[in-house]
Amino acid sequence: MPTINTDFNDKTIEYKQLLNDFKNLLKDNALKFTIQREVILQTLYKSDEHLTPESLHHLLQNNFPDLKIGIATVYRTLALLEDSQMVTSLSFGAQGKKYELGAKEHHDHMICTSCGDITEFVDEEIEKRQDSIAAKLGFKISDHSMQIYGICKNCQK
Amino acid sequence: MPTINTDFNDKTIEYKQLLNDFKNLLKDNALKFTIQREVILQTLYKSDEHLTPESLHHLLQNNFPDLKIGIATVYRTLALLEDSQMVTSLSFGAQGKKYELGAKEHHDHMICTSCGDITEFVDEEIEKRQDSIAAKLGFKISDHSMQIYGICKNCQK
DNA sequence: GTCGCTGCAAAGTCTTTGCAGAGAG
DNA sequence: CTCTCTGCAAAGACTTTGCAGCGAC
Repeated sequence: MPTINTDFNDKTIEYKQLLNDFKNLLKDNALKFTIQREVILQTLYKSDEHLTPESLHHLLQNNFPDLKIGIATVYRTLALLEDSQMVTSLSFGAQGKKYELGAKEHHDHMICTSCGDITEFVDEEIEKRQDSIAAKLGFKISDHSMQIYGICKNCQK
Repeated sequence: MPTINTDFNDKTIEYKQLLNDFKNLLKDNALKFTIQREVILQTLYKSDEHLTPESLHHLLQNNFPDLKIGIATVYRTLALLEDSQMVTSLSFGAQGKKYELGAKEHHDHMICTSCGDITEFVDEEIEKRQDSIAAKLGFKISDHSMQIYGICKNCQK
């Protein structure tokens, strides 16, 4: 039985729910709940960023040095989580994918090409339009990403 | 001096303009106009699809078997064209990038994470909203990109 | 002629797979 | 106990790089 210290603050309940979903997913597919899978889920949960398999692996090595989790396990677990729609992967310009928990709140980015500052935003109207365009084409959205590039207020001075 | 048969139909003028831009780009950077670079540009121009380096290479081998263009040249030329903003690359779910000529009319992409198929679309409403969000934040837009990821109609079956 | 370009093959990256031992159920 | 998981290392897939000869300018 895998056991790790899960000393979260106020978010503990949310995480427990997530963990429970994961356990059910595993049970339903006759898969095993291992400590490696648990810490990977937990690390994804704790991270505010989109993680590459490599950066996730580094986090795991730093935070759980005793487990000696292999990169292959990271890839295998991410593939499992993605298949089960628990995480979403995004490909940005560079090579490789980035992963994030599917449960997180969505937002888009406005990026200043002068100072590099990034502003997050959400626009309900755009979200609605996206859904309706997708629906029209019979497309089932799993995620989207939008970046607006330009010069921010400060840099225009 | 590179020379290939450019027997287009009504689009010849548009292509000549593009080719001219390319030649100027090369000249400005003291780079050379080679037949390999010309046929790569032409093949991208003729193609209606988003091409991977590999699929582009196949097209080149079929259409210009005498040139024996190497895959390395394809990669190098695509990198050159992308740096110069003449082509745009997209990363989708699977591994690898797909390229398209940047000169084409602006559009966004809807990408199937199952089969990799890409549908282009433009929505005036979204474009307007982007402008208005940016204006509200005092942000001066230079460019934007938007990708919607999901499962296409076919792959849902 | 000069110096960048090309094809080839070798070297890098990133990701997946085979396998024998470890461990969850 | 059984059968999946894991870490390791080897194998794959995709991309980049080094080099000697070729070719645009």
